[in-house]
Amino acid sequence: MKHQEMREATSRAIMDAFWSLYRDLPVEKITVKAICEKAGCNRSTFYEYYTDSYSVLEAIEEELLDYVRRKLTEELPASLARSFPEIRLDAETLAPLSDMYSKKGEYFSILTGVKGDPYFQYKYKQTVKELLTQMLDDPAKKFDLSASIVAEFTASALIGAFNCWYPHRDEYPVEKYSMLLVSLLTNGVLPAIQKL
Amino acid sequence: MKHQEMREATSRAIMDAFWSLYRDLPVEKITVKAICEKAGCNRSTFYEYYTDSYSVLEAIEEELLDYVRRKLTEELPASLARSFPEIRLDAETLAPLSDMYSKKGEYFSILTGVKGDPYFQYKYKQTVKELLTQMLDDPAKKFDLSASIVAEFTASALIGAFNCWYPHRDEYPVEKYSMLLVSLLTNGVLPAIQKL
DNA sequence: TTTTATCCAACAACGTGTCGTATAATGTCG
DNA sequence: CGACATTATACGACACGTTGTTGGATAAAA
Repeated sequence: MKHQEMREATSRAIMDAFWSLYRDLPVEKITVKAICEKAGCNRSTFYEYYTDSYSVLEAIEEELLDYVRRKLTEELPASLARSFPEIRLDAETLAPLSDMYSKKGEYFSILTGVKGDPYFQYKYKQTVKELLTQMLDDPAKKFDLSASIVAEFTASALIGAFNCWYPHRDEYPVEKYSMLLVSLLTNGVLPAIQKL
Repeated sequence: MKHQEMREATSRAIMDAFWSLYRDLPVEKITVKAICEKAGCNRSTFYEYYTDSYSVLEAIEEELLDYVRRKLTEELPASLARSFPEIRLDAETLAPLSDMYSKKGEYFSILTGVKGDPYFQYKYKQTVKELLTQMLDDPAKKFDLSASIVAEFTASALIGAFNCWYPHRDEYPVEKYSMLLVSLLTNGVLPAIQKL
């Protein structure tokens, strides 16, 4: 095996080992030793790749966020553009999102859950907010406080709703969930409550 | 000094020491040793009160949440009732909230910030959701998944928006903020974006 | 064969949590 | 009221586990 391949494989093994532990343990309980036992490498090798347990988490998060950025700032806007002239928030238009969640759902639900990482939430929200402000016609509005509040409102709401839905995704179909979200975004919360 | 007074004082000293460290350090970097040095007590004494650093954080959070619950489930509903018949979301009606944030703002901003505690966010959201579901006419809806999602959506949105607005509360009047929120809740996000 | 890079065993340092013990506060009886 | 017994609070010392590093062995690349 070539050096570069080997390095890739070891790094990946450490990431995977960390994640399998992170599923049921909070970060602070995950020791470098435990990661290495699972990854099948010496503990010293770990320090060739990462400085500590947290830097593994960060690497996982960055990888996920790259994926998210691609989905949210490339595929989704392209899909929305296809729904021109009006913005149709139907299943087809939102396909990039359902695709993202079906592939990476577990990562989101754990990272934004009760044992998750607030720093990830912050970075994730920033990404969502960037997308939202991109959709504004007037770029000057991006620095407007009202726009920031609306963006923060929306990003927080979307992330929270996902966390609530995701564990029940088998009994509550994604289409129904999407429609509920669309209704909440386009008509507001109060009408949705009355319709329940 | 009496036993009970002493116990109270030591416990408080440990909490304060922890918080002064937590201002600039993430939890995992806060050692029991450092807490005790600041609190001026022996490390063994620490374990008479708390099991580890995290349990100090939890105690601080619980104390704060007791305060939040009192504000949100007693003072705020009472204040809203006084604005009868219509719900006026003005500075006077929302006084319990601004009071809460002016007194405990630092706690919220740190606990819900990038180095904060996702578990606190969870408990805080639960409290807000309880308040929201209390306002529902039909108690049976409380156990409905759609209702849960809407509640989570709303609670997350409100907390996020508040955190975004609060640091700028001096330049952005509470009335304007309240009106924005009302618009977001009653008409949805999309109309609000177009209106910006 | 030389060079480069990955991998590993062993070491010292540190933080952790738990002992047994000393000291101070409270309760009880002469 | 004062001395002794009881309780509970604070502390020093210990054994243990984890950490991060260093120098050397092994295998791939030049």
